[in-house]
Amino acid sequence: MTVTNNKSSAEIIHELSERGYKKTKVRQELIGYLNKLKKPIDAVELLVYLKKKGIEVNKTTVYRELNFLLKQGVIVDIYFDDDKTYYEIAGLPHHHHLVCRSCKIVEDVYAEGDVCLLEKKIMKETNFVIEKHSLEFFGLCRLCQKSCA
Amino acid sequence: MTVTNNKSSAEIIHELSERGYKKTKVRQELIGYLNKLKKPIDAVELLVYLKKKGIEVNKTTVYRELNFLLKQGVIVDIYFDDDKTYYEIAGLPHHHHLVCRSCKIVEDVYAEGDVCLLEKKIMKETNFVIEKHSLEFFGLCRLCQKSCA
DNA sequence: CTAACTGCAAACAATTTGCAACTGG
DNA sequence: CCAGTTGCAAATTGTTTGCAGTTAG
Repeated sequence: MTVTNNKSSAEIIHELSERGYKKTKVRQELIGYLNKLKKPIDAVELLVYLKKKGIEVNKTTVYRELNFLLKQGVIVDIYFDDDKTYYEIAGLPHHHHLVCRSCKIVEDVYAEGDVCLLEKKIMKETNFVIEKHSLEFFGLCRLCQKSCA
Repeated sequence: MTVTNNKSSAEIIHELSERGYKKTKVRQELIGYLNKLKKPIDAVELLVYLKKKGIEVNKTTVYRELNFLLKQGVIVDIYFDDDKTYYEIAGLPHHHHLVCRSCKIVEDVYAEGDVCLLEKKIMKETNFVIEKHSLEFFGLCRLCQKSCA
C-alpha cells in the first residue's frame, strides 16, 4: 500500500517545483510542519499554526493547498469519528492510529503487518481490489482514563 | 467490543417502548430497513428510501431519529473516506467494510478476530484503553474493476 | 394529559467555488 | 510574461437547533 518513503521538506518542495509548481510561503510552512509532526492534523489547526507563526493566510488558501498536496501525493487524508478531514504527511512507515474519545489526541501505532495479511486474504476471497485500508482504535488515553468517566 | 446480539425489529421497538419511547412510523421503518439491510447507509439515502415508501418526513426528523437510535444503542455510526456519517444496525457479528472508491458500494467482510488480538497487544503496550476500532478497506469492487481506471 | 415526536426555517461547521488581483520563475 | 497562487465573499453540503404545534400511550 503506502510506500515508506520519507522525504525531507526541501526534497518535496524541489519535486513540486520540477512539476512546475511554485515555492510559496504557505506551501513551505505546511509541508515543513506536517513533515515534522508526523501525525494527523485538521485544516483548522493548521490555520491556527500558521497564524501563530505570523503568516497571514486565508482559510480558503489552506484548504486549497491541502487538496493540492493531496493530489500531488505529498500528504494523505484520514477520517476519524467526526466530520472533519485530517491530514498527515505521506510516506510514513505503515501504521495505525489511536484516538482518544475524550481529549481527541491522536497517537501513531506501529504494529506489524497483521492487517496486510488479512488484506491479501480478503482480496483473494472477495475479488475486490484493495488499494488501501484504514485502521483506527478509539478509546481513552492514559491521562483521560484518570480524569473522566 | 461490539456484542453480537442480533434482535428483530419488533424486539427493538419493544425495548424502546419499555424505555418510554413511542412507536412512530419513521422509527419503525428506519429500524426495519437498517435491520434488513445490515450494511452502512447514510442519512440522505435513508430519506430517499422513506420517500419511496410514501412516508412523508422531514430530513430533520431523520437526523434526529438517527441520533436517537445511536444514543439508544440501536445503531452505530461509521465514517468512511468522505464527509458524511453512515449508520448500521448494532449487534451484527464483528466485521469490517469494503468500500468501492468508484461506485461507493459497501460490502461487509466477516474476517476472523485478527484485529482483536492486535487490539489487545496495543492496549498492553500503550496503556491506552481501546473501546472500539474501525477497519475499512478501500478499493475497486468487481464491477468497477472492469468499467473504470 | 403530557412527554415524546414533528416540521419548518434558520443556524452551523467544514469545505468549495467564482472571480479578479497578484506573484514567482 | 503567464501559469500558478491568493483573498474575499458567496455558495454548498451535511447536520443541528429553536420553537411552536401534533400525537401516541
